[in-house]
Amino acid sequence: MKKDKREFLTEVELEFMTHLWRLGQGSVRDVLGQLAPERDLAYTSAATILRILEQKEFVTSTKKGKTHIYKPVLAKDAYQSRSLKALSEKLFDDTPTMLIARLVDDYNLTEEALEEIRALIEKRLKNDTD
Amino acid sequence: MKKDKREFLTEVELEFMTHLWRLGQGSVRDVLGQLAPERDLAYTSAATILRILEQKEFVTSTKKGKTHIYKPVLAKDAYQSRSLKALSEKLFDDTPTMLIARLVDDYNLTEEALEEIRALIEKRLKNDTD
DNA sequence: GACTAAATACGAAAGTCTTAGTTTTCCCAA
DNA sequence: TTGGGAAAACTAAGACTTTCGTATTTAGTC
Repeated sequence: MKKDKREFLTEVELEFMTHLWRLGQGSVRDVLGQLAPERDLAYTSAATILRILEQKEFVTSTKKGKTHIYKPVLAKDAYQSRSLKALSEKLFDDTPTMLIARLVDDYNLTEEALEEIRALIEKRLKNDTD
Repeated sequence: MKKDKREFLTEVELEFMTHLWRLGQGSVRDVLGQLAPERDLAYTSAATILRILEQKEFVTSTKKGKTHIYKPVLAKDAYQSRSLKALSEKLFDDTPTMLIARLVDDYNLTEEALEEIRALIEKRLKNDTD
């Protein structure tokens, strides 16, 4: 018996989902067309990956003529949240402050970026009574 | 021919590294002792995992008496950075601001936590001329 | 120097992931 | 209606991960 629910995408699955998120939806050929030319993946491989994504319920498909059109079930936002949560838990003791500290230390953020983040924090501080 | 360098830890490898990072170093039995009682992993399994970590050069070992003592090669900080960088690139278009925005939205950070982050940002803004 | 208990080394088995070849299905045009 | 071609379904091979059993080595001890 195979589990068809997995919480996280594999490397290749994420690659495909990224294209589907951008496109909104697409056929095997659509996604294949989005890959870099040097990727050079066989059509059948792409089809297999999308079939697996459907089996794992990350996408659904509808038939349009004889071709499947695949559509994400999970929004990119939601997957970002899920991934961040996991990383935070596994590697930062579920303490987002530590995570942000590391990020700010590592990236040489521009002044604009820093201001943007500050604005974001301040907006949160104002709405803290929610 | 097996590649012995891998950039990221697998699930179980991360579990073990987390304990080694906390302990500083340790033998098979030391790490095994750190696992939750319900984990119930055979001694040989733990030994195998540590051997693999050594093969992948995430740890080194020295002999103390007849037992190996394992020690992280890669600091936790460095691995945090590496992981965050990867996540940011793969899922946030390498735009840390987006990542932080998502994080701040998802977690209901306390006022203290938010202040802490703001302080951190402001410190960065001051040192921007580095 | 031989013995014993503990530790290590080896390797196998089951499951997953990635890739792609082969077979089957099915739309549609002549 | 039928045959050609495109798409989907099936299958498989090879690599990696996780787990553990068995065999071998080794550090001390008598």
